[in-house]
Amino acid sequence: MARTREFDIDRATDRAMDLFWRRGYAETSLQDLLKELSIGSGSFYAAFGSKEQLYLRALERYISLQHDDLEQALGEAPQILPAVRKVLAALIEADLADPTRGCLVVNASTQCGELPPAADRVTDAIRQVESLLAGALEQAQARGEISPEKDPRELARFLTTFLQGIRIVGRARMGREFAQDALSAAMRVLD
Amino acid sequence: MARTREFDIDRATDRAMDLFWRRGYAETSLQDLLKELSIGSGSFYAAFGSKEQLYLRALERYISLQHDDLEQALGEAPQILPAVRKVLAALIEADLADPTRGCLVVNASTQCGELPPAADRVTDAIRQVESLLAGALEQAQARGEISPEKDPRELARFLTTFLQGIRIVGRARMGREFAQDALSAAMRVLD
DNA sequence: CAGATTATGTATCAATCATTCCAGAAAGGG
DNA sequence: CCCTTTCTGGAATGATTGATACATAATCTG
Repeated sequence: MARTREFDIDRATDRAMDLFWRRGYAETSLQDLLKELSIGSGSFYAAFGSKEQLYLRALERYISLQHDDLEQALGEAPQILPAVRKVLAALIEADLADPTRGCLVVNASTQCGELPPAADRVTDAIRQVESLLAGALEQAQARGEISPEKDPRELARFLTTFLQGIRIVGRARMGREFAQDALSAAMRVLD
Repeated sequence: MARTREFDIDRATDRAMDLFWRRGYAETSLQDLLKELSIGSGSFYAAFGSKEQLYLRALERYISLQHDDLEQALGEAPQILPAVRKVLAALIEADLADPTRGCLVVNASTQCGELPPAADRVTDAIRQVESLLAGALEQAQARGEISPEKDPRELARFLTTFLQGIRIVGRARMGREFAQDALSAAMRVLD
């Protein structure tokens, strides 16, 4: 029928995600993308439509990965408190390992004022995090791990907000001690 | 001696700060700045040197204003807990009033990967917030408003991190209820 | 193998980017 | 009033932006 594509779109999307993640939307030029993906502009526009559309696709991919990670971390754990602490501690370590990345969703929230669909997607992604946490906290409360007087949704909203803060101080290179102190204090809200 | 400048540099810096704040560094073009400041490019480069230098100057200005506001809010208040709550509640309202702004420091932390001096300034500004909070909390602890078992620095780091999170969820348009729930939960760390 | 169809890469596009240049205008000192 | 100095604003600057045109190459169907 026709010539077959010489590169894998999903793999290319992942590489583009990584580049947008590190460099930001505006600072990533089309030439940067073409070099990173090792394709020509013809192939690029045939496959992705535009830089904007690829960014949205990469954001989608990131949100999906992040969602799965969180779902698994909360689902597998026998107890909610250690699980939440572990998730946040892992984010702290990730930011320490590479402060140039941070969180693509957080980055998008401040980088995409002129890109409405990205802003909408960010709002939705944060709501997803809230929802996952609220569900896990509710189950934990039913198991007696959390005081029945607490409101799981309120706690989830708190943790979601704190999580965003962790990504910012991580990107701002405040250091491990700073972030871990903040985390230790934050965990006290849950007991 | 020579011709006098027809515009006020400080006033122009404030207007530029506002523009960078709303639109971000990359999305604010020189033409945008020239129009906003109502000056020609000759005057611009004579007064500010470059777009990058003006951005750093605007960032400096923002940090200074933010620092003074926080210092005053914490200094004037008779009690630390209502003061902290008030500061955070005011940020929530500010983000609701104009979600396109957020916090210039937070924005800079994700928008200026290629601008090292800005990144350094961001780190320092967050340390300043930590320091102001830690000082106020220590004094409050001496006055008996906070349990002597608590570590003021840890609390300050927690609040600083949470504060960054508030700015993110504010920019992400999560809504008043969401942010206020998060705040209510966060305040429990302090008692 | 012929033909239809799609991918590929190069050349090119107009638009915009930050910056520089420069001729003229304003202002104070002599 | 003249001279020096600085400011002003618009016209270039070359570089880079995202995107397109197009000729060629590859692949599958028949």
